[in-house]
Amino acid sequence: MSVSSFDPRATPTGAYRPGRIRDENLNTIMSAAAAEFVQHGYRGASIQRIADRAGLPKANVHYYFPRKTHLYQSVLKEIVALWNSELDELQVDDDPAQALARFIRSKVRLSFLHPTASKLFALEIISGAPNLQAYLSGELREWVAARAGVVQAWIDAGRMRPVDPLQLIVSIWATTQHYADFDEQVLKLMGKRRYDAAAMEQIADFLTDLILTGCGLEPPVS
Amino acid sequence: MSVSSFDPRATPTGAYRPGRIRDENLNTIMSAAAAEFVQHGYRGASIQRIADRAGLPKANVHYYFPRKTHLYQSVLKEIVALWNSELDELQVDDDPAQALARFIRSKVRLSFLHPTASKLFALEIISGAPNLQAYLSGELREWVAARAGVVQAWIDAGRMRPVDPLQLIVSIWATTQHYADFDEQVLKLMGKRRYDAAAMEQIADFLTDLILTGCGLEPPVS
DNA sequence: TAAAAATCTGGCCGTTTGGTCGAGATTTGG
DNA sequence: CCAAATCTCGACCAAACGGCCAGATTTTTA
Repeated sequence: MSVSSFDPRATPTGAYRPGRIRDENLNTIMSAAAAEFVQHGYRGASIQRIADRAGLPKANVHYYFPRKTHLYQSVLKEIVALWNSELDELQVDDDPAQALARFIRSKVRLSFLHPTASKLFALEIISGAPNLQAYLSGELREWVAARAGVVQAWIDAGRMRPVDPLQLIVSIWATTQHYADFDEQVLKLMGKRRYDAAAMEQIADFLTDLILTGCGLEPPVS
Repeated sequence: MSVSSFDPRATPTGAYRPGRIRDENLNTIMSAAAAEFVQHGYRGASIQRIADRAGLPKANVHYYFPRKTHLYQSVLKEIVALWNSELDELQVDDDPAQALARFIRSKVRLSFLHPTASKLFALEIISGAPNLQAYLSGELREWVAARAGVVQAWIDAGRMRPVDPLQLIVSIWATTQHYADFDEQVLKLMGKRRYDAAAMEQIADFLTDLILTGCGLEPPVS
C-alpha cells in the first residue's frame, strides 16, 4: 500500500515538492479504506470511520475521492496491480518441480505479506465481484490459461503426472489464499496469535510437499 | 435453510397449527437475510432490503427479529449447525484412502449444495470473526484436533506418508470451500455459467486424486 | 513577494438507516 | 362462536449516511 520507492520528484533534502502531500494523503487514505472495507464491506464501510482511521476530517477524504466508489475501485485496482506484478512465472523450459515450488512459495509470501489486500480481493469475489467482472473474464483468465498451458506442456512431455492443469492452479490459489484470508481461523487452530517466520516456512514447506507429491514430483530440498 | 422435515405438529391434512406461520416466516426471512448478508456484509445489509427479498413489510421482519444482531446470529448459528451435522467422520479403524476420499467428497457436496451458507461463514471469518471467536477456539478447534489425531494415528501406523495432519485438514477445508466461495471466479476460469453435476464430479475427483496422491495413498476408483 | 494553485475543513443537505409504536386483521384453543 | 394469542404493517423517530460547498489556509510558481 506504499507508493513506488522511486519517485523522480524526490529531493535529497526531503524538501517540499509538488505532489508530495497528495501522494502521502492518497496512501494514508487508501490504507485506512482497505482496512475499513475488509472489516465492513463496501456498503458497510463509512467514510467517517475511514477518515478517523486516517486521522483526517471527513471532508478531506472527499477532497481526494469525491465518491465512495472511486475510493473503493482505486484500492481494488492497486491490489490487482500488486498481484499481477509480484507473482512468479511458470516457463515451459523450467524444471516442473523447481518452478512449481517457486510459484507456491511466491504466492505464500505474497499472501502473508499483504493479508489485507488478499482479504479485500476475496471479499469482492464472494460478494459477487460486481467490480471485477471484466478482470475475471479478461486478464485473469488469460493469466491462468497461460500457466495451465505450461503445466499441460509438462504433462505432454511426460515430465509430471497427468492432473487437470486448471484445477491445479486453482488449488494452489485456494490453499495459499486461505492462510491469509482465514488467518483468524487457522491461527486459532494452530494455537498461535500471529504468523511468525517459522510458521510461514512450515506452511510453505507443507504445501510444496503435498502438491508436488500429488503431481508425482520430487519436492526440491529448500 | 429449511426447517427439519420432521415436525411433531405436522398434520396429514395440512390444516392450521400453532407455529406454522412462524416457522414459515422464520425460514423465509433467514434465507433472505443470508443472501443479503453475503452480498453486503453485516453492516451493509439493510433490513428494508431483507424484507423486500422476503416479500414482507420491514416491521414484520422486526416482529420476528427485534434487532439486526439477533437475525445475523441466528443465520450464523444455523450454518454452524449444518456444518457440524453433515460432515463425514474419520475413524482410526477406517482405511485411510477410503476415509479421506469420503471426507473430501462430503465436504465438496456440502459446499456445492449450500454455497450461500459457505460464503457467509467465509465472510464472517475474513472480517475478523467478531461473532465466532468462541466457536473457533472451542468446538471447531476440538473437531479439527480429533480429525488430526486420526490422521496422526494412521501415520504412526505407517498407513500413509507423514504429512502435517493439521495442515492437511486445513488444506482440504481450503480447497473444497474455495469452489463454493469463489464460484464467481472459478466458473469464469472454467468457462461455465454454473456448476453442473459433471463439474462437481470432476472437481471432487481431482481433489481426491491430488490430495490422496500427495499423502502417498492410492485413490480408490469411484 | 505577489499571484496562482492546491489543500483543508466546519457546517449543511437530502436520504437511508435500525428500531418503535399501536391499531387492526387473522388464527388459535376452548 | 368467542376471547386470547398471534401476526400484519403504515407511520414515525433520532442517528448516521454520502456528498456538497465556500471560505480559510498552505504550498508552489514566477
